[in-house]
Amino acid sequence: MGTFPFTHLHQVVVLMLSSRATLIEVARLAGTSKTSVSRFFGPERDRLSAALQARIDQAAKSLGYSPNQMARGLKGSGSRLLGMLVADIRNPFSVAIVHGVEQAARAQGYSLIVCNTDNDPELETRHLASLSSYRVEGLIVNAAGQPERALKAWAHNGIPLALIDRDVANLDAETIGLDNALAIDLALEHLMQRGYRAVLYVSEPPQLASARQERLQRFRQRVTSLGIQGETLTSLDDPQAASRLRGFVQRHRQAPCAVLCANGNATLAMVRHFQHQAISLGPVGLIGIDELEWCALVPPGITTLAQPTNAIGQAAVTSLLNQITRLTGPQAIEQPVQYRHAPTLIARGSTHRQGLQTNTTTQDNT
Amino acid sequence: MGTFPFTHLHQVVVLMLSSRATLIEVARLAGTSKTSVSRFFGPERDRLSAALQARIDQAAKSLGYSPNQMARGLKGSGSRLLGMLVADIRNPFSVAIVHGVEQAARAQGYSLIVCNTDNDPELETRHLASLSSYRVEGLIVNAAGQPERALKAWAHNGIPLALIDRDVANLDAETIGLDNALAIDLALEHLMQRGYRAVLYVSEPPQLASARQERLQRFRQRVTSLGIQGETLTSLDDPQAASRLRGFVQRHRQAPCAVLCANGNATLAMVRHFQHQAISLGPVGLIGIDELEWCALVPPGITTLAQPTNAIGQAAVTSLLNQITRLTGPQAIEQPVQYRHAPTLIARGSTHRQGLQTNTTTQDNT
DNA sequence: CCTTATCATGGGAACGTTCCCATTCACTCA
DNA sequence: TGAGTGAATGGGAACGTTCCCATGATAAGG
Repeated sequence: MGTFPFTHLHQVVVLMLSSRATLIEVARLAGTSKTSVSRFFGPERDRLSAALQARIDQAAKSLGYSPNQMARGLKGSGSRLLGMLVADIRNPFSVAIVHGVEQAARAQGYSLIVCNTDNDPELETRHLASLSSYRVEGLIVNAAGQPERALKAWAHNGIPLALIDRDVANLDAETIGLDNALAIDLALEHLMQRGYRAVLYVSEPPQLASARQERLQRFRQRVTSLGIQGETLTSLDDPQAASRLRGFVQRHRQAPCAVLCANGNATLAMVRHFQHQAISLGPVGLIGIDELEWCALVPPGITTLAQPTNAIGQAAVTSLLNQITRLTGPQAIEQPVQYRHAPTLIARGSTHRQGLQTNTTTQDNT
Repeated sequence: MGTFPFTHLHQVVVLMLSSRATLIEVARLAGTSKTSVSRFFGPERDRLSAALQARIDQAAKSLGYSPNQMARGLKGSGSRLLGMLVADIRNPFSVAIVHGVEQAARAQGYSLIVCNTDNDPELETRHLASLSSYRVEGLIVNAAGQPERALKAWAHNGIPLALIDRDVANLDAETIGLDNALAIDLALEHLMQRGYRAVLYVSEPPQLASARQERLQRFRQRVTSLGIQGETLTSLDDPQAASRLRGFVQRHRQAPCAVLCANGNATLAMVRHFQHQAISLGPVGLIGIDELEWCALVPPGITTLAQPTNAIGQAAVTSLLNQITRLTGPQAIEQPVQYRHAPTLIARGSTHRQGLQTNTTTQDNT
């Protein structure tokens, strides 16, 4: 200290210019070494005597010090950053997942960088590069669109990866999402119970997304085993979809029929078509996977299967953290990860053949 | 090189273990110095001869090198990171803003860390600390809820700040958002034109949010100057709101009346009440600020004033970047920032007194 | 032909941490 | 009493960059 007569002045200036205080400055003010201050802010705080802890605490507070994560990430311990790739951030389902992921990540002391790819593969590549350059310790991908070629390169980096809702061919990453088979089963069971005997299954093109394939396949399977009259429509493009719907309804004038939508987009499209073609909801049934804010508002209410988005997000983070500790060393206990999650049925008027207006909401979302 | 006989082997091992390649390794492989490689990846690439550029490019590619932002951020130039605080990420309006911000940030070479506070002040504080520790170069706040005390401390750090949609008292930060006065004017003008003569203004409590205050104040002002019969309701709490609505409609049996909702939440609540009380949309008018996905779906369609969310997000980023360059040095040219943004009217059946089913959509969203 | 400017390149000291090693000092135990 | 132990602390070398300052060349000017 004696060799540095302006120490105090220097600190004041630093404070005023608000160029953030450093570990060394805190150490100087507390009359100790940087090592001790570093320990104070890390997991080894207990190794310090109570007196020293108090001194450091006070010095840090008075300087407004907070550790620089950039520097932290550089030396040794990771960046404490998780990355997430989302195909369309304006899709409410994606947002709900992001919300779950963020909560779980925070609970584990991680921050999250969310990147929206807007279904653009080139943007996806750019985001991946950016995330990689920030040295995120893990990546969660919820890309409902294109096939991810860039992800393979990523996986080769050895950075933990968790996929939500879709597999990527030749990639041994963990996939977390809805229990698609169960969802279809629940939907069909509900429709049967309500007396519908013919079902039109509506989905976006299934080629690119494994979840869509699983749902479609299960539908085909069950339809035959349950003896339902099943039809499938795997495109939402307007002219075709509209006429298919019209034909389906016409054909089943005599027997009660219903539409089963594979996801929120399909539900949205179908509700529009019902309205344009003046088909009444209820007499012709409608049930959709994904619960959306407006489903209760469109009379007589749309029956849905809600995905447990928080649980899914949580599971993705857990999976990532397991992989991270697995890298560090196998001593840590792994949290169990649930890969297939059960949906919740929310029954409303759209699957009530008498066309009741009441919402028999069995809501139970966590 | 001669003193390091295992150089090549070392690199291979590094590559295999996928512990990321460094600047130095690239330099070694390209037979040059770290300075040159650094230049290659920075803004001084032109200073290198074509031959050297080619060699570095090849070496970097073959090692799969990408610069470590952590290290970059540590020395000199900033983190290239922007932070964003969102009060409720599941609010579609917030998401739309995030989307705009993210696009604009990316266009300027910045990445975005989005933090969801879930309207929890303590969480907000924690997020703020975390963002600060990552040394974000600027912060965008879209907190529709509590007053932000923690922000003042933040502002004292001298880190650029941009507020979306609400002022914070005693904080000289820039506020960006809707032109509230214009929005109210457009809404009232539309209602007048459609023949409504009494208007109930519905808003969440305005105490905490400056935007709500501005809208409410403008409504009161215009209502007297236009000679409309105006009433206001500043709570969405169910029993009270329901009876206020009932009373309002009853009272104006004779003259055509309408409800004006101050934001998406208010619109949602009012649509629910209309449905429960079997009030027909159209005969009793309904117009809301904020365009939501389902507004076209609820028959006969809800008339809204859409906020230009992309433009607002963009403006927030521009404002931040201006502040950042202002700190660096006043040589850079500032981009102009628009603080008040005009909404777009989307007219639908809910403001058609004859109760048409057609959606006279004047959509024009960018 | 010697100075001086310009260009292409490289060396080395930061940046703010963490973490592996000391070092000191007070005990305990034979 | 002297070795051994353990707890509390500090010194210094990384980590992967950037950036200031050399260092040689080559070119131009007198």
